[in-house]
Amino acid sequence: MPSHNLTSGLNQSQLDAVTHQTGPLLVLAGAGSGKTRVLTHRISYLIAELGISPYQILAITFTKKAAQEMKERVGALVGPRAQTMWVSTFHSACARILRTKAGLLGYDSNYNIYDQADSKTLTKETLLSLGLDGRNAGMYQSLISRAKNEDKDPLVFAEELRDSNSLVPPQFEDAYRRYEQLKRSNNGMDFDDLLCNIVKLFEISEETLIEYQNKFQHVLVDEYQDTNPVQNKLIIQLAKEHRNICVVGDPDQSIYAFRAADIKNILQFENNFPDVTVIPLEQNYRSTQIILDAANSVIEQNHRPYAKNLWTDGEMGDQISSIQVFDEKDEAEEVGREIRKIQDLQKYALDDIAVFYRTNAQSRALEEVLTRNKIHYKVIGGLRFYERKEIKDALAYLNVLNNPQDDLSLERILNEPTRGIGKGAREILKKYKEEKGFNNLYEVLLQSQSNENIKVEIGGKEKQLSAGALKGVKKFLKAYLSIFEMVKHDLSLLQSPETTSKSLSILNEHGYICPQRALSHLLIETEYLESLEKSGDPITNATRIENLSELLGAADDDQYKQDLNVHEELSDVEPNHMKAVTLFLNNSSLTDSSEDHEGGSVSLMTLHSSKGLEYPSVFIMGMEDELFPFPRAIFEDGGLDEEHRLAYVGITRAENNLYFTHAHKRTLHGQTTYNIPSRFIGYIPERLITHRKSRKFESEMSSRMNQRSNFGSRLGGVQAWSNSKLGEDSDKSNVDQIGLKVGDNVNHDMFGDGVIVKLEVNEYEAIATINFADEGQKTLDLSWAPVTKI
DNA sequence: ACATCTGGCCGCTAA
DNA sequence: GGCCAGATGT
Ligand SMILES: Nc1ncnc2c1ncn2[C@@H]1O[C@H](COP(=O)(O)OP(=O)(O)OP(=O)(O)O)[C@@H](O)[C@H]1O
Repeated sequence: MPSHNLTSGLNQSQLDAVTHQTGPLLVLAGAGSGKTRVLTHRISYLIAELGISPYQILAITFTKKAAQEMKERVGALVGPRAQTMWVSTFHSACARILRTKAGLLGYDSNYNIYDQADSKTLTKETLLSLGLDGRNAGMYQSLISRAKNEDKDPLVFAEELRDSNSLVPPQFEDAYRRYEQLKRSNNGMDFDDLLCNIVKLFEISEETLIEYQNKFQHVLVDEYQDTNPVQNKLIIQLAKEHRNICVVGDPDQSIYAFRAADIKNILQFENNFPDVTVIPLEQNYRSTQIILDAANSVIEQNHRPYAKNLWTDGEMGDQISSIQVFDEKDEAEEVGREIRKIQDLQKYALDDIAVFYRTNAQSRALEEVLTRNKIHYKVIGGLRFYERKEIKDALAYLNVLNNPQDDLSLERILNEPTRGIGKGAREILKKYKEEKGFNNLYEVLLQSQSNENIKVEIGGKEKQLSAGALKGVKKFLKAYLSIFEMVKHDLSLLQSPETTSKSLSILNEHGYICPQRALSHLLIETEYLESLEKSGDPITNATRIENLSELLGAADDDQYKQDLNVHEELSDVEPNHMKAVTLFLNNSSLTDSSEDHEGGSVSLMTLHSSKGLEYPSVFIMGMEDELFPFPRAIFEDGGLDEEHRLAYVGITRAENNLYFTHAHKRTLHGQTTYNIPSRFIGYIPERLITHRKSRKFESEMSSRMNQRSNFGSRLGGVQAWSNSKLGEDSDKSNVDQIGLKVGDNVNHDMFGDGVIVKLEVNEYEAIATINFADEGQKTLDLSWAPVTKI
């Protein structure tokens, strides 16, 4: 491999980082400075120039998609051998190691992975079994998760919280223990366990630790600013001997504190690796000067002793366009119109355009408009494919096949579709399990089909499964038992050498159960598909069935053959027909899939999901002070700083054009608020922005002003205000001119008496936050709202 | 004993 | 808009 490929297109600092030989390396650099490019080239350099085997490299990215891309890019530089590299997220890498080593921790290697929703369900079950209110499951679950990600024992964590006067329910300890116990007996691991269990494994088994330290001669991590303590510990474990650790990141882009990410991991990297070489990158290759200046003016709000000056030799570029719109519908329309304009001018392809927002709920309005206008789009993140109900149901069916100990998955689908196994029946089955010492519900189901009656005493009464429930169980089990019949049958066929995979009913030629065949068998035999078609709204059903066929497509084991070979370390001693199924499930639970539209599409995503990406044209919606910064963040410790970083991330995704939209009025969570533009817009120097208002906003406002001259006279001075488009011709403060100020007591026709706590006036509006005695805090437009001074 | 429907409650960001 | 508990219907 000629080396100029590896080192061309790099500046001197980048080159230094790429060709750094051994020992710890930290690339600490701002947005768009080529950190990811350095990582990709460095990996290629290690392989092509230093003769490191791809198999000895572990590269960690933030998302699966980023991993995919990195693999492709390295593949383009060094050829197909890149395929054997481990490039994945922390979670995927841990899951992969645990597939072979779970036994050392007392798990089966075909353990199932629980996502957050599963964990919450299990937590809820835990709480109910302890006689507690199941509605608090979310809070318990997030405490447990938080502790694990902070690399703390949840029991210790709870004590610490109580010591610092935080409220932790007294039953937390019991609930946590029981949760762990249930999880263990299901042979399941939650997302956080994937990380913790690896750290634990490396602690209890020096042999395993050494094995992986030796295997991964080079460890590289992207987006290090968003690692949490347990991930940091894992990196230290792996790299502390050979110290070939390269991490890259930008402290100003740390936006996952809610997931326990800790900026200290990157800022204090030196503490763990004292001989680290630190290479800063200061040239930005992505954005125009204007965009870069805007980003800097936002991030400068933070205290950043580590700050470096990021520069570009690119052009000034276009000004940022800030559009004031009337409400969220108007906002969507306006963004749609601008996208149309870009298309009409053939300025960019749809693929070059992205729209970001603070919360997932904001995408809906835009999706409707884009669909109506036939502008293709894809939502990145959001309700993920693998989080949809029908997909989770289908995977639960496979989970039970893969690991029948998994009561959580079993319970999910035992009565889905309904087959007469209701709450009462489930209670009987569970009680029976406990009393007779069965390991899992699946065994109880099997037992129920023998002659023995399933009888238990509940509340002093003898109860047994109803005939209907029994029949339902039978049908349910038949779907599974018939799979084992088919396996037996196929195995006998496999004895004969002329058997082809075509004549097999469920196995593939390697003797693995084909996930696709198994899944479609289960969905048909259990009448899941049939009942889905019949139930509810036909449009939803059609998409659900479409989703399921997509899942089935992904479960085609052709796609897994390659993986089955790559994962040679998965090869167990005993024959395991489930290998392909296990692998499929493993991939599914950790995947962030999203389909592509040919002909291009606009990308819609949260600001969080935008990290690491870049687009020539970027829209940021909802630039309002009631939304971004997110109000709750303002009260959290360091919350506002993190919002600044989030804005910084969003702005720096843009290459050439950046648009902000902010709505005067927004209905979110069924509550209507009146908003002022985000303070973030205010941080950006005026010379970088052009402001305009949507037509809808203009027309709504002028019709209100007309009405106001009739009805609005209750407010002192409002008459003068409406007659003279205030703010343009006056040096008198607007606040004076409506005759109200912060601290004034007012009365509202509906909300009663209150006091103004915040007031912002411009030429069109007077947005006030009023603390009402009875109704709490509300934000209103005083130029419109029925408010009088008292 | 189950299934289905309705109204109240709650809502950020995510592997 | 989605989830859940409780009421109502079979
Ligand atoms: N030396 C270079 N010459 C030209 N273009 C470069 C150079 N280095 C990087 N780039 C380009 O700059 C852009 C940003 O690079 P990259 O995504 O690697 O930056 P980053 O530091 O990871 O950004 P961020 O942290 O904002 O995600 C990419 O389009 C990349 O191709």
